[in-house]
Amino acid sequence: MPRTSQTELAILGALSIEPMSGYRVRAEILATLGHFWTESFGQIYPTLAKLEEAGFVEREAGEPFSITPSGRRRLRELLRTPPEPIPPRNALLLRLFFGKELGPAGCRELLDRTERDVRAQLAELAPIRARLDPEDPDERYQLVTLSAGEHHGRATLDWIAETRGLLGL
Amino acid sequence: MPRTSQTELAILGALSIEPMSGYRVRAEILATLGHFWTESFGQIYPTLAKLEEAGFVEREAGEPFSITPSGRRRLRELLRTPPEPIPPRNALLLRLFFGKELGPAGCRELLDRTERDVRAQLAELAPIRARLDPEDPDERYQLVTLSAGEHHGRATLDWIAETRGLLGL
DNA sequence: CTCCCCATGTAACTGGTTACATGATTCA
DNA sequence: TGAATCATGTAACCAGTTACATGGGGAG
Repeated sequence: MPRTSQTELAILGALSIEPMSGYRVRAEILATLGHFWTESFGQIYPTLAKLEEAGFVEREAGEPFSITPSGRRRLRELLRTPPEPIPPRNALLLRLFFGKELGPAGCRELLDRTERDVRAQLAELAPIRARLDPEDPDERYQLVTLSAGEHHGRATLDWIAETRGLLGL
Repeated sequence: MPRTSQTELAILGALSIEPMSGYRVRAEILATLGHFWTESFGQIYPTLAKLEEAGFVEREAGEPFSITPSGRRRLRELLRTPPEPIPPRNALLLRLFFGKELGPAGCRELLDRTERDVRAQLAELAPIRARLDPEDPDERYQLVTLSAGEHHGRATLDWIAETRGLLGL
């Protein structure tokens, strides 16, 4: 079962909101989906060309890319494909698992660093949440993805505290 | 900054516990690190050959691979390299973010499926936890990685409940 | 005039997976 | 004898990143 690219989905999704250039697609993804998704130019432009050839997006000369009706159908189709779970690869846990070799100081540094990173990420999320209106139906979807980040961040902090206790750090 | 392979680290880590064949390295990783790490044969054998050439592992004819002193030094060195954060790619959130296009039924199914998956994963973790002895210093590291999985699983369940409420599903 | 941002793209590389081929050993 | 498991490996493929090249347009 070959792993299928999700870039198509991300790009069509972005264009479903409004027409934009490839450059802006990337900027929007970075700004809006940044805490759970990334795309690089090396992926975006070839995919955009593929989508154009397939008739899912189009571009009038000098205009930004826009999604076509068939592109919107394609988007809905992709949205309904079940998210294939990516084989997990957690570099932090891989190191901590070999904590005996790493030593207490290394473990402690690993936890400290992670805590810093998570707190920084939560700090980035807070102002975004503050700007979102929970009553606006259009913004609710962004709110729930944001909330997922917060839940996982807090879970990581809980786990770090617990782990420090367990390892006596 | 080229993304560096962590396969070396995983393999040296496995061999730091006891000598074993490439086949068993894979089996052990699957059984023990399975909930946060994966390795495929297509990665393991070439990496093992590379490690052998570099003198980090060795193999007497007919014997399993074993880690050398310089391999153990290498392992500690790799353990101390800070875990480079993988660009996040959460296929579930990507779909949910475009929930307006996906529709309520699609969102609901997405959440249901995720809940099922997470519960299944937690159910796999429970018996492992039951077998671990929190007093054994050697098993504490496994315990904390296991606990990380539990924390994140529970966080996901919390988030799902919250999200159902928010989206009225 | 220069710097920065917008914009489009490509080439080289790499980490990783899947599928296939092959054979030894064990066990019912 | 035949199936399952242990074992080693390779070839094809793929998604994705990084780095580079190129140029227009606006701001200072």
